[in-house]
Amino acid sequence: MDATPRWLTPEQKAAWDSFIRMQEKLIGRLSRRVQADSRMSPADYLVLAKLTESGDGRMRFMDLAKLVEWEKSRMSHQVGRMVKRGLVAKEDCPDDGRGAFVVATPAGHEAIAEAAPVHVDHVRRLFVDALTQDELDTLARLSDRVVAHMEKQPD
Amino acid sequence: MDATPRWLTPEQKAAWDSFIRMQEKLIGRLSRRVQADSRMSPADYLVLAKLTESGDGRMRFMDLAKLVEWEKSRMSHQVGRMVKRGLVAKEDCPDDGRGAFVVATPAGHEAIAEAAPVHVDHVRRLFVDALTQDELDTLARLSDRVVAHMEKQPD
DNA sequence: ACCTTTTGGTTGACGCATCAACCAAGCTAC
DNA sequence: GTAGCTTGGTTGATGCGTCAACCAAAAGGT
Repeated sequence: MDATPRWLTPEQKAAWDSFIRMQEKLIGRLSRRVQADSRMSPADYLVLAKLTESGDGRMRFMDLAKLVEWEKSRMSHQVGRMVKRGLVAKEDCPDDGRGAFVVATPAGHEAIAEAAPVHVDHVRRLFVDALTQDELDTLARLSDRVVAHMEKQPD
Repeated sequence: MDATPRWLTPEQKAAWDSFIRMQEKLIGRLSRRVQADSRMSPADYLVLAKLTESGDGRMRFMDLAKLVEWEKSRMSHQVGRMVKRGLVAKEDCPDDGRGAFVVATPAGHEAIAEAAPVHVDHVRRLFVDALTQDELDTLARLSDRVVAHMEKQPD
């Protein structure tokens, strides 16, 4: 016989389906909102947020990639597009010949400053307000557990 | 003064960050796995699953779109790609001149039959096994609440 | 009958994510 | 010093999701 059953139990499947549905609806709606309100993609938002949070709005390419847990290719494409839109600039790194810094431009700072409160409002409206603080804590705990569990798993 | 505070409380932000992180890691990993194991995208998987679950592997285009909560454009592109890969076919509908059916081809049936158990294993391994059934139930309840709350919200 | 709206579906352009291949600079060890 | 690995980063192809515009058939109203 199989080491693991072939299918999920009905209760397990119900939980999975509920979670997936919520997640898709929430993320979808949120990213359409951020796009509509600010002409930025969620990726733009994330990158600018991390960049400006961290002191002087200037970070090593790979540090940034690790911070948001992206692979370098994704970051490279993303930064490329953002450069084209004037949100960030690249500077090369004096101590490492191959390295690069990513720097938020004034336009980038402006964009994130304008977008952040609106984004937070949507997060609150769609997600935070749906649950009590206790429930939010519970959800955070469960999320952390899932992440910890995944990190132990191969791939 | 503002009706709503400009930022989230630290506890709210912590919950949001945990959830987002988990969600991204989980969905990302899962969709890379399904792609690697079965040469299908998660979208392919979903469409074929719904199509073959529902009786004879044949469904009206819009019914299918509503079932998975996609807009028609997305479904149209998706079905187009799947036709090209031989997973489904389109047939026109006799009673409605503009309508179309989407039908799973034999190759489509085969593909989903092969992919489903592997997919379920990954869901179990990465998600279900991380939590107890009680916790899964809790998560499902909270997810449903968030969805219900979103459905009351504009946009 | 005619006109309008709704429904069913396609299309094209664009931005984003992934994969694989690649290149150059630095590091290690011999 | 030089061979080989690792790290930092780019590039191009391909598939996916969104938006907006569009078309045709079907309903509904008068």
